[in-house]
Amino acid sequence: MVSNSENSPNDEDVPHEINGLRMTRQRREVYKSLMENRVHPTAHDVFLDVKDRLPQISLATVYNCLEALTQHGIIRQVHFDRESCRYCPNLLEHGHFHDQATGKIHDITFKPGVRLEDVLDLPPGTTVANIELTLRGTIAHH
Amino acid sequence: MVSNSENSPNDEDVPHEINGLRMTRQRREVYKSLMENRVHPTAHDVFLDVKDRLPQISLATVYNCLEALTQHGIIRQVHFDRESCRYCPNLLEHGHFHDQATGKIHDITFKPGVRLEDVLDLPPGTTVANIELTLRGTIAHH
DNA sequence: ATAAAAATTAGAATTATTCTTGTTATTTGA
DNA sequence: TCAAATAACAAGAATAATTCTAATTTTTAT
Repeated sequence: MVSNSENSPNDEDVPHEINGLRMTRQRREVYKSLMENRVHPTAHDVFLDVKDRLPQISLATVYNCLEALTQHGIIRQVHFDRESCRYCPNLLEHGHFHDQATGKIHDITFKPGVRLEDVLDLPPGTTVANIELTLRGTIAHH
Repeated sequence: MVSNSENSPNDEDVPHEINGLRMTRQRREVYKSLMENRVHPTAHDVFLDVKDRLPQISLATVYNCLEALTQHGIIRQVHFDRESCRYCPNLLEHGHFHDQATGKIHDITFKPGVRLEDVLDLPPGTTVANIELTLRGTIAHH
């Protein structure tokens, strides 16, 4: 069993707590993995990556960490149809474009000054907790 | 085994072919179910509904029909996180609002004159094949 | 009418995710 | 500081939506 006891000094680049969520060794590595490879990985992708540093981590723990980070508003889930969930540490309001040719996912921002809720016809009294905007298509390279 | 042979006259309210897709008895009933109960049902919901009229229909067939209708641009899929796929016969550009209090799903339109692609900062050369906009939240009733 | 193609059915298989149980780590407070 | 309580973790089983397979039925084309 691998030591999970004291945080080592070089973990100091992620604080001990974010948004009230205790940053354990596993959560820290999961979060760092997302921050460092901004490729919208699946839970399994994160699992494989983090395993290099915490060889004993389980996939269930990666799911737990991703869920905890999501619940505390530290990261976001991204969905394309019913494919595996992907995760994104970019908290700014944005959408995602799935390039059908390359499989890559790009963050899509709004034109300056545009807020999505301003262009939608929402029923009166609506409080929006969460927005997800996903597009699919291709990008022509001249 | 139930007769699947000749279409009866009262099936005439849906044409024999839509967008190049042959309207078989099963596809017709699946499509009619979606058109008549615009509640964004899951495949299983549709299965239960259509079963009243075609008692021998299988869930796999409902999935096949929904997929065929989707591929031919006759209906659309709607996704909320990784919940069961839902289906929508409204082909106008619109989003979906999931009311977390009631569980109901409402179509969300854009304010007049707004086209989603106009307010997004898309990379040059982008061709968008498909857009999905899903929101979650609550609606306050005064 | 017959052969070929397409659609359907039932049930098995797949797969992402969640759950359960036992263990380990961390926090609390005497 | 130490013991109890709480939280997090690991491993593998369970779940559930969807897809696949193989056999049958229906439709189309000849």
